[in-house]
Amino acid sequence: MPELPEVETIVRGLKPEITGRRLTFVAVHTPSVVRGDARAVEKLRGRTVKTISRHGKSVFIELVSAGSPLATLRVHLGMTGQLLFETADVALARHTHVLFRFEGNPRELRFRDIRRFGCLELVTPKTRPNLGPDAWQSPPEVIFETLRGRAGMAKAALLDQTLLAGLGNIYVDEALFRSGIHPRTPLGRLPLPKLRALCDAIRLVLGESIELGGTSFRNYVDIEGGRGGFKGRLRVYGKHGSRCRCGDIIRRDVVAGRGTHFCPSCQPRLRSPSRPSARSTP
DNA sequence: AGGTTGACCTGGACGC
DNA sequence: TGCGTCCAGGTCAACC
Repeated sequence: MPELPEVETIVRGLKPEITGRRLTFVAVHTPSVVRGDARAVEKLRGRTVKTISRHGKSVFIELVSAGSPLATLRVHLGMTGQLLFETADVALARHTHVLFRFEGNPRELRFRDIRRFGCLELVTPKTRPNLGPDAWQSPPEVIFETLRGRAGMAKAALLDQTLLAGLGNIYVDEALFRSGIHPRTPLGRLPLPKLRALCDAIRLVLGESIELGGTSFRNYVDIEGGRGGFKGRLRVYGKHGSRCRCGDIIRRDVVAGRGTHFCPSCQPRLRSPSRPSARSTP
């Protein structure tokens, strides 16, 4: 599942391949993967890639054309989306939905998505999705202030892209484990040092994963079809039933509607708010 | 308003 | 072998 580190890896791979190049060919084979008018995407032909960037799990490709306003193509990979560079003679893999060719680049860019949760979309500043600050590129202080005092369970809040953009199920579970926070803890009740530890853990897991080219749990591959190396560093995600380093057994519960992996010993529930004890000093 | 559930979609795992 | 069922989860909508 492409989350922030996987999308970052893809964007880093795409930058030298397409930046400054003119789009010579666009073919949408599956119009339903395009939000809005699929023909508008095909009409990008002739434009030149000015920039390619990432915000959260979204890829943004800005294309310019003399005398026309800037066009911004947003690509979201959903759960099984892939952006692959292949020479045109390589047979199209099943579930390949959109093709792009660029002047001076012998390979073509293919958008493939088995489950079609991903999408392409032309966006304007007004129709850009409402995303919170990027979980990797934002200064730690911004992330701290973003999460501070928020209502709702930690798991749900960290998955909320309008709050903080980029984390998905894998990295939320890993960051909560590394900071010793139970997924059901209300964010607003975290002691500030604990919240600080959570922010540090988010940076730690994202940085480590980006360095290793992301996590290939099921379908994720980079633009060359290569797999990410972070899977071996996972400590709780997908490890329910096996033993944590502390000796306890890692559990899997459904929290905020998602499979959630945690160690009950390393991530204890917060005690109920202290209230006067009936049995205190006589 | 926080929380849960279902829909979307397909492949893979599992049980009979 | 082959069929039915369930599960995975990013995001959105509908509901309690």
